[in-house]
Amino acid sequence: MRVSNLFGLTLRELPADVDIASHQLLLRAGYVRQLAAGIFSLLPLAQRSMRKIEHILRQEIDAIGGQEVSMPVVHPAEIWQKSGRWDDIDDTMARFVDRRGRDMLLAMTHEEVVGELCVSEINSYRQMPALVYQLQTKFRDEPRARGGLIRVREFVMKDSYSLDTDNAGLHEQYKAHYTAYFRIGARVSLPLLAVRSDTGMMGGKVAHEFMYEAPIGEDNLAICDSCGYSANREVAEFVKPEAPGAEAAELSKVETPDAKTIEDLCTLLKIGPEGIAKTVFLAAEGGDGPATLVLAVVRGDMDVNIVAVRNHLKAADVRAAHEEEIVACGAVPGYGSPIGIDRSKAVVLVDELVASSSNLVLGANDFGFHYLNGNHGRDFEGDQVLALAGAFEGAGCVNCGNPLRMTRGVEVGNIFKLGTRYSESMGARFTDEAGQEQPIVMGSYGIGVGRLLACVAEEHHDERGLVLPMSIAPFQVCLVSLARKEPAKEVAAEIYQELQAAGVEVLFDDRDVSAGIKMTEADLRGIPLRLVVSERSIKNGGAELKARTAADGEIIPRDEVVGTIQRRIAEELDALRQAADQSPLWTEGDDG
RNA sequence: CGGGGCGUAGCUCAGCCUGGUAGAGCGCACGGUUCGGGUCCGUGAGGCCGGAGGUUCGAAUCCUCUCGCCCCGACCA
Repeated sequence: MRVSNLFGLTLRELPADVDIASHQLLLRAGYVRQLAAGIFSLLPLAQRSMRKIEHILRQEIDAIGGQEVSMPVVHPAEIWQKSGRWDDIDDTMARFVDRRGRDMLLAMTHEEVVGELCVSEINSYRQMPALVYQLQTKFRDEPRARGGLIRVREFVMKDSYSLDTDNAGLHEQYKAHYTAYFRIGARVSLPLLAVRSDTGMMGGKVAHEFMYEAPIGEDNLAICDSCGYSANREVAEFVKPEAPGAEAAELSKVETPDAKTIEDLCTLLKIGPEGIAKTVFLAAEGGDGPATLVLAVVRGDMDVNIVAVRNHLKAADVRAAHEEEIVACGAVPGYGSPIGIDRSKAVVLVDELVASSSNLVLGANDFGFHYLNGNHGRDFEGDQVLALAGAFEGAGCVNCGNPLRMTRGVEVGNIFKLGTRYSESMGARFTDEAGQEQPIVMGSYGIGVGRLLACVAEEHHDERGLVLPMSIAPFQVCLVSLARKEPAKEVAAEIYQELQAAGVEVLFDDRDVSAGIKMTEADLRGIPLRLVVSERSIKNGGAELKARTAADGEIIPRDEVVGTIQRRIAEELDALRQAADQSPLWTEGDDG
């Protein structure tokens, strides 16, 4: 490809409202353009990179037995009604009515279609294990898209679906994906971390997310650097500190004007946040009825883990309660607690540490007042005592007791053991060896292709632009001609022909613009190798080859140019493959 | 969905408070200049000031509504 023909411009200046490095660079370098919130066009550079990523994904999933299929983006509502998700999922699902009045939707994921295919294609245990996958568009109308390609509404996902006769078979495919995902990360030079995760709306029991650790990440992760325990904060376990034992003192009500926050209370009462029981008002939704008010009580120095609440209550959704909902049970916002509220109108969940602590400060449900010396079991009682608090920096690792580190990550991929969640609802059954009908045991495994590219851009860039790995760069080498006249111009054109003939993916900057522009743009685009041909380079003996990551280039003799470049490309690709071969194997318990 | 911000030329922005003939830089076209890190000079094209309504002799500017985009939070199969 000649730069003079390349569709898509580089930008000198950025749209003002872009603040993530990967997004800035992908825009500036002419990879992507935004059409609407969370909806992007891929220009040729990005499309070429995406094709390469997709190729790697195909190779790795094929290697664990995958067969590629392609399932529709538009689904009839019926199959989602069958699985139950038509009603469970909120406006994140884009729905429409076709001309015949039939309810339709845009696919968010494809478990339902796989289920339908199983009904029609799988009859016998002899047909399993099986693994199908696709690279297909998903649409999720997120309430808020952000971060450029990191969180979008329309995106291509590699999604695979394993089909097995039993849990042991599922576990084998789960393990295979676990390693394949690390291999994929290695091949695109993106460090990944597998963390235990919530199963959320996907259902099922066991799940891991593959995270790229980065400050721009939207997920909070708890990592133990000592033993390797890692989990999404939503499901992270940790060892609670011991509650200081103390004789229960008498409950007393004190005036605490303008002390609506934990911080205010600490200052006013001269205590630490660990002496306070914090009550968080939540609303659990699910089904058609009104939301259930939930009082979640944790110690003042900790946060409520919303996912723990959702999972405990089996609610479809848990959100912060509105003021009217709080007042309805007799509680006073800012001075709230379970003491004295109408218990018939609320569910009270208490963290186990609060339950074992004594003499805590709680809201008095009276404007401007708190109680001192509140004790669980005497002054208030939860409908349920459970692990409600989310992990925090320095909390004890549940495995080894060492302090956990909290960090942020971008979820690049995930793997779920679905079990029979979909096969049962969709009626996807097979006949086993004993002639009995059984539900198929499923797993589902996703990787966001565009998000992967964005993460690689985030990981690999410098002040001059992108620095893409050889495996997914849109071109392997950028041939920059700084030749002003013949014969140097002809030499550049010849080298371009030779590289192309040798199968090298080369971007030829043949434009009649200043050297500075060509160099700056070559750096910005992040192409791994740069070959400069000019009067000067020819006088010096050939062409100058420089890696994007190197400070200086070297002169390559004219007749060794193609061979040298081919060798460099092969070396870099080999290094990435070798890194992939070092990928971790599953080490956790056999049942996950 | 709650809070905040922004919509003016292809891009980045000024002008708005205090209403009176729509601006700059970059990019683009043309001419010259320069030639190994976004050269320099000149000429030119390019805008229904997001949309609708209102106030006014007169609206980019003031008011109302609306649409879009961004950020924080909530949410996220």
